This record gives sequence, structure tokens and C-alpha cells, in this order.
Amino acid sequence: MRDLSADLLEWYDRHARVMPWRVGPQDRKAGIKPDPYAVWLSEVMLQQTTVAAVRDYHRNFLSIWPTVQDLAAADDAAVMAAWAGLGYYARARNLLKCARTVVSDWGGAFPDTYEGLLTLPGVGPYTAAAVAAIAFDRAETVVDGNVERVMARMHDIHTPLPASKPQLTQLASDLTPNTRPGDYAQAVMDLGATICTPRSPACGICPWREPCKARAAGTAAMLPKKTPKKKTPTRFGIAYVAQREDGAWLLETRPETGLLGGMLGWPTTEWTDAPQADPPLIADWKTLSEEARHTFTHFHLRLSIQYARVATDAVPMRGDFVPASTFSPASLPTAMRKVFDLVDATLRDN
DNA sequence: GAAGCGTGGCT
DNA sequence: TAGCCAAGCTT
Repeated sequence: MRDLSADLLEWYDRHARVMPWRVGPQDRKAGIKPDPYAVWLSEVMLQQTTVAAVRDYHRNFLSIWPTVQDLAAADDAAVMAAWAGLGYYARARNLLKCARTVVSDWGGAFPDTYEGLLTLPGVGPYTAAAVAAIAFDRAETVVDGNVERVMARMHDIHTPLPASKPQLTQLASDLTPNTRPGDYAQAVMDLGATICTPRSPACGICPWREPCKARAAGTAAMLPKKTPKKKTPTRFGIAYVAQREDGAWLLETRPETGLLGGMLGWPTTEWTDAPQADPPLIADWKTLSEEARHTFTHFHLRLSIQYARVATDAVPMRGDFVPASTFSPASLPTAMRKVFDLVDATLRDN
């Protein structure tokens, strides 16, 4: 019987996706080794995030903080601002914790084993395996959404996720080779991303079409099954945008934990079914005609917007005025940036 | 095990 | 368009 991993590696040699942070199969064969810092950074950014969305952020982070020592020495606010727009902001907080841990506890060198990597903040089973395999060429098994899908189809598993995850992990582990494990880890994910796709898998050109049980059974497109998720509710809130006569904006850093934790934003009410007015300072507030709409993972948000122009000696009850010269809407999470965009458009019209 | 946690693209 | 989906982790 043909070695499945060898078939996949042969396919990968011809079809590997090109990514800025990736050391491709040819370069790897030429002896070029990946930079563990760059690999770790890419894997954290790629958690639940598309390659297209990550590309610019990864380049920007590497240009500002070329080494883990640079990142460990960065200001928290600078890192959060650079992460703004990418989502799942706990990743950015853990990114900094992790960089500082690597410098303080590991002498500035990432641990090179699965077990060592797993101890780091923000590094779970997937990322530990990915960094161990890709950066250190260890025979660890990566199990992401792609691999779950490929395994469920290869073995025609109809048990829904997440209950089937242990079984899928075992099946993936059984296939992991000792030769070229770093390339193999990327190959199986590339296969899921480009051939064994969620909607219309390209089974006809799949290097694993012969052994695939779901292809034989005609069930590939309906796998993996997932337990249904409940529909997302809608919450409401009021955002307060105050601007001083000198142009400064009233912003506040949100609490470290919870939604948009540690990010900059406009003062708002609680987000509930029926929010109560809670302005951050006494002012002549005007209601904007349009509200900001944004959808998070588990609820829709509709923010009505209040705008006020205030005196330069105004003292807010919460938040801090940020000078117009240093304020950048790009440093806001998307929900907050939408609020700014609506205010900005309104001010331009008047 | 389940819930909380972003965003943008695609169908 | 409303939902699904993407190289998950933490609590």
C-alpha cells in the first residue's frame, strides 16, 4: 500500500501555497530554517483567521518588532493598537505575555518541544504542535479545522464535532510521518484549504482521492457534521463621542478582560436589551441619525451615537482626551472604528 | 463540555 | 441576506 504521507508531500512539493512567513519545501530542502519567532507570530495570528487577513499584520509586526526581544520590550498600548482590526484581542494580550515569558524564562529562545511550547500563554494544542513541527521539524500532529475536515472525510466519520475531535485527532496522529514533519503539517492544512474545502471539495484532483472513504460514499461535501449553534441575539448600546475645541477625542481603554479587552474605545453604556443613558461628561449631546451596526461572535450590536463638542477645560468622569495629532482610527477595534466613521461622515457633511 | 471571544469574505 | 466559515485558546 502506498504511503499516504509520501503522496501528500509529493503533492505539496508542487502545490504549496506561498506565504510570506513560510519556508517552502524547496527552501527547506536547501537547508533554510524557519525563524521560530516568525512562525509563532504567524500561527497566533492565524488562529480562526484567514491568511488574507493576516498577511499585512504579520509584515507590520515583524517590521516594528523584528525579534522576540523587541516585542517583549514593547509598550502594551502599541501592541494592542497594531493588532486593532484583527480580532480576538486576547491573542494580542497573550502574545505580549508569551514574548516576555520567552525572554525571561527561556533565555530569549522559544522552547523547541510540544510540551515546552504548550506552557506558553496563548499557545494551545494546535499552536504548540504547529510551531514544534514547522519551526523545529518535530513529528507533532497539527489538528485545526482543515485537518478535522480532511480526517472526517478520509474515514467517513459522521459523528458531529466537537464530540468527534478525539477520534479525528487520533486518525491524524496515525498519519503523521517522521520524515519532513514540518512540510507535512503545512501540506495537510494546505490540502484542506485548497482541495478538501468545506463547500465543494475538488475530489477529482485530490492526492488522497483513492483512499478517501467519503469520496467513495459520496458524503464528502456533508462532512464534517457539526452540532447546531443557537442563533445570535441583538444587544443595544449608546456610544458617546466627545471632541474638545482643540480637536482632542475622549476615549477610554477597556478593561483587560472580556469583550475587546485592553482595546481603546469610545465610552459607551452597557450593551443590553434596553441601555440606560450614561454619558462620560455633562455636555450638549446630539444624537446622530445613523447607528453603528456590528456583529460579534455571539451577538449583534446596534450602537446609537451621541456627539458633543466640549470646552478645552472639560473634565470627564471617565476616559481620557487623546490629542487629534496622536489619534488614529486604525488603532480602534472595528466596532469602535465604525462609530468614528459615522461621526466623521456627519461632521464632513456639516 | 460549553460558552466567550472579532472580523471579513463568501454563498 | 443571514448564516457559515477561517491555521483556537481560555475559563
